[in-house]
Amino acid sequence: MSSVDDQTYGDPATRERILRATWELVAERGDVPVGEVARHAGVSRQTVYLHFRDRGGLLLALVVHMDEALGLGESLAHVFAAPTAEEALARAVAVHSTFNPGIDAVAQVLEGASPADEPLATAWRDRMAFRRQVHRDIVQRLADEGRLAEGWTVDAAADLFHTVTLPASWRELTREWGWSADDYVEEMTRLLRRALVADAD
Amino acid sequence: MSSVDDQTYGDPATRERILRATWELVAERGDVPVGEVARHAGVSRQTVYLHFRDRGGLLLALVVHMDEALGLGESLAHVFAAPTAEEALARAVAVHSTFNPGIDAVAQVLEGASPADEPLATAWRDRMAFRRQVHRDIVQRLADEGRLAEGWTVDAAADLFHTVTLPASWRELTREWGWSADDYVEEMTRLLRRALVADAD
DNA sequence: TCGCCTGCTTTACAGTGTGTCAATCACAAC
DNA sequence: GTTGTGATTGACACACTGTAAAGCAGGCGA
Repeated sequence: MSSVDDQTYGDPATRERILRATWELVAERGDVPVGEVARHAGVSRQTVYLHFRDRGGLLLALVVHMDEALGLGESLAHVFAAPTAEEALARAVAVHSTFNPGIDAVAQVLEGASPADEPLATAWRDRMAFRRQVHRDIVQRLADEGRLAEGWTVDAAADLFHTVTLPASWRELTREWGWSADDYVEEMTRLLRRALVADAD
Repeated sequence: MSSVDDQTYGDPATRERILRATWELVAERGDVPVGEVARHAGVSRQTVYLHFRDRGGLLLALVVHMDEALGLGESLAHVFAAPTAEEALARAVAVHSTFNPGIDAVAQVLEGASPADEPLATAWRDRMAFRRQVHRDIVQRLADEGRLAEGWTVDAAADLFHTVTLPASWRELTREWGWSADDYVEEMTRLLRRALVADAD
C-alpha cells in the first residue's frame, strides 16, 4: 500500500520508541520539530534520521504504526461482519469516532504538509483511496440490498460518505463545536442514513 | 469581526498589490514564503512587514480582501432572499461552489497554520463562527417553515450543514475525486436536502 | 530653495528548523 | 581482541521568519 521504502535499520525497539514519542508529542502539541521528538524519545536527533528518511517518512511510518496499534484490521472486519449494509454504515461511523481522537493530530499534520513533499503526498493519497474504497464497499452493499436511496450513484454516495466522515469534519465538530463522541456517532449516522438509505426508519 | 489590528500604513495601492500577489501565488503554489510574495508584487520583503504585522496578518487581511473582491455580502443577501428555506439551502451550497475555487488555497494554508499562532487562530475561529451562524440561520428558517426533518435539533443540523460544506470537503471532492462544480452543487444539495428537509421530493 | 515627512529600499542580523556528514563511542559476537 | 552494528556528538549548509538601522526619492509647506 505504501510506496515509501520501509527502512530497515537499527534496533526495531528504538524505532518503536521514536514512533511512540512522535505520536504522543503530535497528539498533544500538533506539529513538532524532529529535535523535540528525539529528545522525548530519549534519543539523538540524528538517530531519527537513521531510522526514517525525513520528517515525512517518520509521519508516514507513524500512520502505519497507528493502524496496527489501534487494530484497524479488526475494526474493519467488524464493520464488514455487520448483518446489513445499514448496520455496516453505522459501525463505520462508530469506528471513525473511536479512531479519530488518536489519529486526528497526525492526520492534520499530514494534510497540511502534503502538497510540497511528493512521496508523502502520494502515500497519503493512497491511504485516502483505500479509505474511500471501504466506504464504497458499504454503499455498494447498500445498493445490492436495494436500500440505496433513489437518485444516487454508488460512486457519488461513496465519495460523500468518505468525505463527510473525514478527520477534518470530525475535528471541526468535536473540537470547535463541542460534540461528544456519542453526538458524532448519533448525528453523523442520522445524516448518512437519512441521506443514503431508502425507507430509513 | 476581526480582532486583529487593521494596520494603516503606507500607500493603500501597495497594500493592494501585495494582497493580489499573495492571492495569486497561494492559489497556484499553496503555501509561499513572504519573500516570494514580495518579489511577485514587485516590492521589497520589508515592505510586506511594513504593511502587515507578520505572515498571519497578511493571510488574514487576504481573507478579508477576498470577501470584498468576490462580493460575499451580495451572495449572502441572495441566499437569504430565497423564497423558501429549502431554496436558501440550495443557494448556499451553490455559493460555496463558486467561492471555494478562489478561497480554498488560502483556507488550506490558514487551517494548517492555525494552532500555534494565537491571534491568527482566533481570527480564523471567528470567521468559522460567522460561517456557522449563516448555516444555522438557514436551518432555523427551515424549522420555522416546518420543513426540518424529524430528529434534528436546529444546532445539530446547523453544525452538520456548516461542517459538511467546509472547504476541506469541497477540496477532497473536487481535487481528489474529480467532481465538477455542478457535481458538487447537485450531490451536496441532494445529501443535505434528503438528510435535513422533511418531505423532500 | 530648503528642510521635512512619508513610503519604500537595502543590508545585516538573530533565531529556528531541516537534512547531511564525519568522527567517535559502547558493546556485542566471533 | 578484533570486528561490526547502532547510537552519539558536533559541525555544517540551507531556507525561512521577523527585526533593525541607515539611506534614498519625491512631494509639500515655509
